[in-house]
Amino acid sequence: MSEEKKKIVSSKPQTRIRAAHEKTILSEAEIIFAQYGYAGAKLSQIAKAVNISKTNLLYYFPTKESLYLNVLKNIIDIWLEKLTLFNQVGSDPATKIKNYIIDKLELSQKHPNASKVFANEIINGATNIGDYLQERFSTTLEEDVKLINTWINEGKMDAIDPYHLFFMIWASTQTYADFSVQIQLALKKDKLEQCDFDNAAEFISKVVIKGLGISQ
Amino acid sequence: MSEEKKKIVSSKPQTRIRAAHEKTILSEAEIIFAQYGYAGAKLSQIAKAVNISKTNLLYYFPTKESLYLNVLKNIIDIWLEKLTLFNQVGSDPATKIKNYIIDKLELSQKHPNASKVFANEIINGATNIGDYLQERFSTTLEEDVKLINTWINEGKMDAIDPYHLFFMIWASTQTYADFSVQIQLALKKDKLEQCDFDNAAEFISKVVIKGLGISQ
DNA sequence: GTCTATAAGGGGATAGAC
DNA sequence: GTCTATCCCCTTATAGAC
Repeated sequence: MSEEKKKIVSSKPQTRIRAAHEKTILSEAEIIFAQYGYAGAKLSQIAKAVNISKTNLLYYFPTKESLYLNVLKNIIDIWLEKLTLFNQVGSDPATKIKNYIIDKLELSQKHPNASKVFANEIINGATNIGDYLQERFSTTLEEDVKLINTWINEGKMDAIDPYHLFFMIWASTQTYADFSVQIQLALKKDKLEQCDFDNAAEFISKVVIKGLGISQ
Repeated sequence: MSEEKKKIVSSKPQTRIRAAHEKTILSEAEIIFAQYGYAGAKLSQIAKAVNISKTNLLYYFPTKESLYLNVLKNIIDIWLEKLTLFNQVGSDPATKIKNYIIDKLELSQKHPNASKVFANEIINGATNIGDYLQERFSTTLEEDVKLINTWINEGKMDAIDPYHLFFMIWASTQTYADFSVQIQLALKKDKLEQCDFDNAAEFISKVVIKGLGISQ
């Protein structure tokens, strides 16, 4: 018997029609949850976006909460693949940090709704996800903090508090997804373009690397 | 006839009991809206927090939307008082930028719920506040951008894109309010303390100022 | 296995009592 | 001026039809 990854929806047998429906439902649900948060999102909205009846939606995901948790789980999995400095390509601090920033910004650009769902969840107190977050996030963060401290001890960068460094990088990159509306207002654009993300990557990595006293 | 500031609730005459109720209602509403966003917040929750009936609440604020707009207006007024680099004390770039960052962080510390309501509003598309924001925010931002460009032309700092600088500062400071739960998880604390905000101010201003090539 | 008619409850708002 | 009994709609969820 093969050890399969536990899925929250695992109990139901997977038919072709179920697999197809679940995929589109999760995709549309992410958009709605991103815009309205958990409480504000309505199953009727999601059902309408998928073009099925509200009650039919509840056949595939028996409760609103189960749907939400599955959306959230998808997001965290995408996140954790990239959210590590330690496994970033490169050997020197400058390269690793720059690639880390570029990867995080790419997530903001390609998965803005995922970022917004996550933001909503954290703002409202991470009630649904706290434990899962603690478990999976903390370990990779601690590893990355250690790496920064190694670099500090080796004299490769200034002695700063690694935690606040990560808070700054997370915030500065996620803002291009979560607060895109404000950024669009400021830049007087209807939509953020590739060049905006390129400029952001350039700016953030320059300021962070130089600000940390890392020689390139 | 004196020119009074237009208030959204202006139409009703102010009695003592109304003034007192409105104050506590706005205060509690801010907390609830911060946690659940507009759609997610329930008038019944807010009424319960104020210890009045839901219908009585609707006497003081005739609609949910009117209540929300008043909460939001309070917040923006607090914001705009401080959110200007131009009017910051100090004459040299380093001092002005450092004080700007300290002030923004102080807002995150003292008005975390205001910050969260604002964050929710922006994430869900700024549908209620877009015009007001454009009007009041844009002017001060443009002024601040000009100031940065002056400093660049005077050779006081590296030639960077001023807009992305402000996005970074806003994000890095607001994250201590909006994402406080995530930060608490990372720091393994139940509550952020004064020293955490001091460390944040120290870190952010150091990295930004040094990263911009500003000599101190 | 897939989908829908119907239920049960809570949402914001109003008309009218004090 | 202040407060409440009542309304109507829309929410999630279930029991049962195909």
